[in-house]
Amino acid sequence: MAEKSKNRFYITTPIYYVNDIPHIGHAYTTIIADAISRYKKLSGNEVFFLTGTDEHGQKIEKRAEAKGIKPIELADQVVGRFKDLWKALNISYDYFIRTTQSSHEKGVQKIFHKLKTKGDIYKGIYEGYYCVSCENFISDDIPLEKEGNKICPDCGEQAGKVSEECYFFKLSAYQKPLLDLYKKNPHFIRPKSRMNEIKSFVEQGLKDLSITRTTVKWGIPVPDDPDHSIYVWFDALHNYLTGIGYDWNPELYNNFWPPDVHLIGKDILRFHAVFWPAFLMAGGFPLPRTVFGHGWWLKDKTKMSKSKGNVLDPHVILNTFGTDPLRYFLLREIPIGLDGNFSHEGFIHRVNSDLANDLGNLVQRTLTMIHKYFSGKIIEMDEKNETDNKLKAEFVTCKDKVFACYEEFAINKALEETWVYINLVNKYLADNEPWKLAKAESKKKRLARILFQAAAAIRTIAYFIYPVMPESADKIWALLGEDKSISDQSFAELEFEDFKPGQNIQRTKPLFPRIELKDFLKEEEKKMDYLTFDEFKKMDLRVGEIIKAEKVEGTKKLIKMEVDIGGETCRMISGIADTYEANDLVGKKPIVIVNLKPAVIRGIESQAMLLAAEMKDGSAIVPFFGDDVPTGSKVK
RNA sequence: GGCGGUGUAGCUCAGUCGGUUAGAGCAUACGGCUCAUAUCCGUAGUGUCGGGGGUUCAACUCCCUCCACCGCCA
Repeated sequence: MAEKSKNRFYITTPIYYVNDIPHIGHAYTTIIADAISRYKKLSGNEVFFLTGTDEHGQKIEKRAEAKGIKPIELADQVVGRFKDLWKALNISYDYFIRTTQSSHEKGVQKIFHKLKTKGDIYKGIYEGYYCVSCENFISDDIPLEKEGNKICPDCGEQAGKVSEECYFFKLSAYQKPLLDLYKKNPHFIRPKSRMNEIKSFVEQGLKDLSITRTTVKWGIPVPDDPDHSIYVWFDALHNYLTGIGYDWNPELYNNFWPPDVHLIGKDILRFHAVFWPAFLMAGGFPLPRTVFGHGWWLKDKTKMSKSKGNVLDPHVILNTFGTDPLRYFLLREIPIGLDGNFSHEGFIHRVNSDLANDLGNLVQRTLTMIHKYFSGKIIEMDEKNETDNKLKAEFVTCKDKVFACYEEFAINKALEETWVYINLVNKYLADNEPWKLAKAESKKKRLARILFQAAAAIRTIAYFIYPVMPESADKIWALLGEDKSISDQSFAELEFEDFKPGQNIQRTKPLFPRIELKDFLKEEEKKMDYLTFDEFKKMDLRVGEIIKAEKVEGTKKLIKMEVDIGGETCRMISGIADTYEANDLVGKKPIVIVNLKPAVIRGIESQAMLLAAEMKDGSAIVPFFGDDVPTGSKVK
C-alpha cells in the first residue's frame, strides 16, 4: 500500500455508548479532538475527524425493552442528543459512525472472517461468571469472592461459573509484536507515563480474548454462525476502520488510513493500546501512530458518577456562558493527560479573569478608542517607533511558541503563551497611554499608530485562539473588518502586517461578559434534582425502639420487627440479617422513617424503614442511638 | 503483594546536565492610570524543596531508607 501523504491527518474520538446521555466527559474528549483538528487544518493539513456511537449490546437491548421501544429506536434518540450537543459545542467532525450501520457491520464481519480463515480467531469454550438474574457475564475485572463465586456488580447477587462456546482472538500470539511496537514507537502511547503501565501489562502475558457471545442478541452476527454475535470491543474498535471507508470508500480509506491520533479517556487505554493494535496486526493493517489517553474531570475533587448525582451537564454551562468559555476552560485548565478539578468557583474565576478581563477587555478598550478617536477607521499614522517594533517582534516569538505547543498537543500551553502576549498588548497600551495623546490634536498620528498596532496584535491573538474558540476568534476578525474567516488563513503565513489601514472597525458589546457565581449556581439549580427543604421536612424521621425482632422464615437477609416510634408501634421488614442477630436488636434505637409508603415484602406489610449504611458486599450497618435519647424523638 | 509515579509558596504547578539569590500563574497587600467589562499596568513578599541518612567543593536535582498520596496489575 502506498504511504499515506504527510499532510493528511486522521483523528478519532471513541464512539460513545448510547446507554448514557452525553455528559461533560464526552464533551471533553470531543472538544480536544476538535481543537486539534482545527489546528491541523490551519497548519495546512487535510483533516478527517471521526466520532460516533457504539450501539450494540445487552444493556441497550434491555433498556430499550424497558422503555417499550426497539433498540435501534433507543439508539436513534441518543444519537440525536449527541449530535445536538456537538452542534452546540461547535464540533467540526467529518463523519459520524454508528455501529449499527450496515457498512460497519459488513466491515466487521469481513475482518472477522479474514482472521478466522487465517487462524487468529478460533472457536473454544469460554469459562466465566454469569449472573442469572441479569442474564449477564461478569467482567473479568471483578475480583473473586472467598467461596469462588463473583458478585454481580449490577444486582449484588452471586454469580456462578458457567461455560459456553465462543470465538477467541489469539491475543497471546501478539505479545512479542506488541512489545516490539512499543519499543520501536515510544510515542505510540501518550502521555508517556502511561506507556509503562501498558508495557508491564503486556509483559505479564496475554490471554486469548473471547470476542463473541451467544447470550447477546443485539449485536453483529458471526458470519456463517449466527447463534454467536460479535462482542463489544471487536465490534466497536473497528469503527476506526469502517468510519474512514474501509470496505465501502476505498479512496477515503487509502487517503487517510492509518489514524494519526486516537483520542480516548485513560479508562479505555488498554483496549486501544493492546487489543486494537493486535487486531490490526492480525488483519495486516498499518498501525495508528498515537493513542492519547486524557484524564478525568473531577467535580469538587471527587469522581463524577451517576450514583453520586454529581455528573456535570454541559448544557448548564452552555446556557450560562456559551460555547467558547466552556471550550476554553476545559482546554486551558489542565494538560491533556492529567486529571482536572471542575468547580464552579474555579470555572468562574478562570473565565472571568482570562476571558472577560484580559482578552475581552483588551478587545473592547481598543475598539472603543478606535471608534471614539477615529470613527472606526485608521488611515493615516506615524511611522513605527521602537516600542511598536517590539510589539511585532513579540508576536513573532509568540507565534513560534504557540505553533510548537499545538504541535505537541499541549493546548493548555499554547493558550498560556497566547495570554502572555495578551498581557503584553495590555501593557503596550498602558505604557503608551493613547487616551492622553487623544487630548492633543498634534499627537493624532502617533495615537493612530498605537491603536493600529494594538488592533493588528489582537488580530493575531484571535488567530491563535481559533482552534479552541473558533466562534469568538472569527467574531474578532469580523470586528476588525477582516472579510475572510480564520479557517482560510494558513498558520505559516500569518503575519502581523496583514492588518491593513482603512479597515472598518466595528463596535461591539463585551465579547465575554463577566459572570457572577450566584447566576451560575441559579442556572445549575434548575437542572439538578435537588430536594427542597419543604420536601425534606415532609419526611417523618424518628428515633424508634425495637420491641420485637425475628427472622423472616425462608429468607437469608430479612428481619421482621415491631418498633416503638413514640407511643405507637409499627411493623417493618429490613434486610439486615447479614450483620445482625434478631435477638440482639431488641432494645436498640435506630432512625426510622415513619411515613414511607407501606410496601409488602414476602407477604408481610412493612410500614416503616430504618436507615442503614450499605457496605460494598451488600450488607448493612445500622446506626443506633444510646439510651439517653428518648424513643420517638424527631430526627432532622 | 508486584511495577510505576507524585510530594516545591496559602492554592495549581514549572524547575534542563548537580553550580551563584529556587521560579510562574492565581490569591493577598500597597501604588499608578481612567480608553476599557470595578477592567488594565507596576511593586512587595512569604518556601526546613515530604522526613532521615549518604556521595560531593557544591544536592530541589544523584544514591539509600522511611512516610503520605495516586495509577496500573494481581
